[in-house]
Amino acid sequence: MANQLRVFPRRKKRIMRAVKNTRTPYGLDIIESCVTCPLKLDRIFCDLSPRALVMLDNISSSATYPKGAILFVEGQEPRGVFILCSGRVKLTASSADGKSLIMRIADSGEIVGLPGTVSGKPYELGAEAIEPLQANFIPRELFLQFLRENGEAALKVAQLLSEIYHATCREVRYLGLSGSAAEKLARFILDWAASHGDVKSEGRVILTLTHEEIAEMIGASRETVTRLFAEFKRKRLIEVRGSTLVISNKIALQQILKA
Amino acid sequence: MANQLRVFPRRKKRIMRAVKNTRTPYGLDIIESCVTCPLKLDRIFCDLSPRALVMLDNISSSATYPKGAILFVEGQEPRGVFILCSGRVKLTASSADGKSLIMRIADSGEIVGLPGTVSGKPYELGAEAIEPLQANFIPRELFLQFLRENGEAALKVAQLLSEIYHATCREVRYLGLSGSAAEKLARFILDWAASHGDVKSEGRVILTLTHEEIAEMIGASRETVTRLFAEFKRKRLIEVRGSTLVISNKIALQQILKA
DNA sequence: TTGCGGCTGTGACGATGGTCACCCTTGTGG
DNA sequence: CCACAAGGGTGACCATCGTCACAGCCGCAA
Repeated sequence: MANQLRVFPRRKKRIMRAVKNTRTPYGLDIIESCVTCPLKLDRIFCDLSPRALVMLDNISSSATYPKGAILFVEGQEPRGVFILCSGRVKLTASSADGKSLIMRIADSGEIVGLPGTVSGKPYELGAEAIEPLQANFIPRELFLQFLRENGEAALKVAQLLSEIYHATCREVRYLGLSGSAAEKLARFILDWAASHGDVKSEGRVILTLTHEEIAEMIGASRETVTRLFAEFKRKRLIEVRGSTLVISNKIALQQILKA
Repeated sequence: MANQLRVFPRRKKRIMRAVKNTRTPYGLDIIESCVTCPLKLDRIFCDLSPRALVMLDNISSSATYPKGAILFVEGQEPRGVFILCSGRVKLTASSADGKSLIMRIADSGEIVGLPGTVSGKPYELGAEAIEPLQANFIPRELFLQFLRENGEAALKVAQLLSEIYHATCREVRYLGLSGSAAEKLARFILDWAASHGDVKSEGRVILTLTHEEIAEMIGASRETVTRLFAEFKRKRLIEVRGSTLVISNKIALQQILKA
C-alpha cells in the first residue's frame, strides 16, 4: 500500500558523479535519469569495481511505470533487463485459454528479465507492475557487452540466475509435490513469512496480495483460497487483520506440509 | 536401451594433448581420465579460447557410474558440476512423503548441478543416472576459480543457466497451466518430439521412459499415464511400437492443448 | 445518495484423477 | 526351468477441487 520511495542519502554522492554521463536515452519510456532512485544497482552488483559500477550506470536509464504497467509480455523478443528501484513486479506464465500463473514476485532491488536477456530466447514470462514502479532499464546489447567486458559481473549474473532458478524450483514444489490445496497454501504462507517477515515482530507479515493472486501463485482457484483461509482461521492457525497476517500456530502449519 | 558410447574420433587428438596434464584426482569416484569419452566440454564451452579449454580440462576429472547411481541428493551442499559425456541423468525434486517429480532430464553433453554450484546454496534437486553414465566432474572451488579468471566462460555459464531456467519454466507449464492430464501428456509428447525428434523421420521418436517416469514428469499418476496412452492410441493420435513412438496425428494432439 | 467495480465469502454439483487391488507380460538371474 | 522383479493394463471407488451462481462489502466517483 504505502509505496514510499526510500532514499539512501549516503549513496547519492557516489551516484551523482557517475550519473553525469548518463545522457543516452534508449526508448520512449525513459522519463528521468536515476537520481532520486536509491539505485540498488550497487546492491546487486555491490562487489564490482567502481569502474564497472560507473559503466553499468552509464548504460542504464531510469523510468517510472504506473501500477498495472506491462514491462514485457511472454514470448516477446528480449529487449533488456529491468532493475527494480521501488515497487514490485509479478512474473506470470499464461496459457492460451487465459489462465495465468504467478511464478515469482520480484521485490525492489531485484532484477527482472535476466534469463531472457542473457539467453536471447523470448521472455518465458510476462512482467507486470503490481505497484507504481521505478526501475532502471538496460538494453540487451549494451548489457551483454558490459558482461563481456566485465568477467566479475558475468559471474555475479550467473549467481543471480541461480537464485532465480532456486525460487522457480520452490514454485514447482507448490504445483507438483503437494497433495492438497491446503498443503500448498500452508507452504505459501510459511514461505512468504520467511522471505517477507519483519524481523522483530515474529510471525507477523504484511500480505499485499489478493486471494486471486495467491490462487495464481499456488495453482488453485480463488474460491479454494478463500475457503482455506477461512478454515485456517477457524482452526486458529492464522489471524488476518486487514492486510496483516499473523501466524498463530506455526507448528501446526508446518505439520500440514508433512502430512 | 541400447546405450552405446558414441565417440567422435576427430575430437580425440585435440583432447589427448590437453588431457596429459589431467592427473589430479579429487575424490573416490574418479576412475579414469577422460580419454575414451567424447569430452563434450568443448561443445558446451566451444567458443572459449584454447587456453581456457585446457584449464577447464585440467580441473575436470572423469568417472563412470552405473545405472541408478546417485550423483547428488537434494539439499546436499554443492560439491561441483558434472558434465555428461554419455548417458542421461534425471533431476528430481522429492517431497517428504516420498513422491518425486522429474524436473529435467539432462542428455549427454549437458551440464548438471550448475545452479547449486554457482550459488553455493544446497542442490535444489537430486540427480540420478538413468543409464550407465560417463561424466566429467569439476569441484566447486576450482570451477568458481576458473570462472573468476575466465570472463567469457562465466558469461557462457550464465547462458547455460538461462537455458536450464527456460526448461524449468516449461515444466511449470505442465504442472500449473494444464487443465487435464490429457493436456499435460499431449504437451509432453510434443515437447519430447521437438527436442529428441529424429530429423529425417518426421514424427518418430524414441521414448526411453517408463510410464512411471512420464507420470513423474507431468505430475500425474502412473495409472493415468497408462490410461491416456491407451486413449491416444485408440483415437489414432499416436502409435507405439516398442520404445518407438509415432505421432500419427500431430494436429489433433496440438488441439488438445488449446482446448 | 446511488451505482459501479473489485474483492471476499459460501453453497451445490459434478468431473477429474488419485488410490487400491489385481492380473498379465517380459526379461533376468540363479 | 522357475522365481522374481519391473513394467504395463484395467476396473471400482470416492475425495478433492474447479466451476457456476449469487450475495455481501468496501471504496470511490458521479
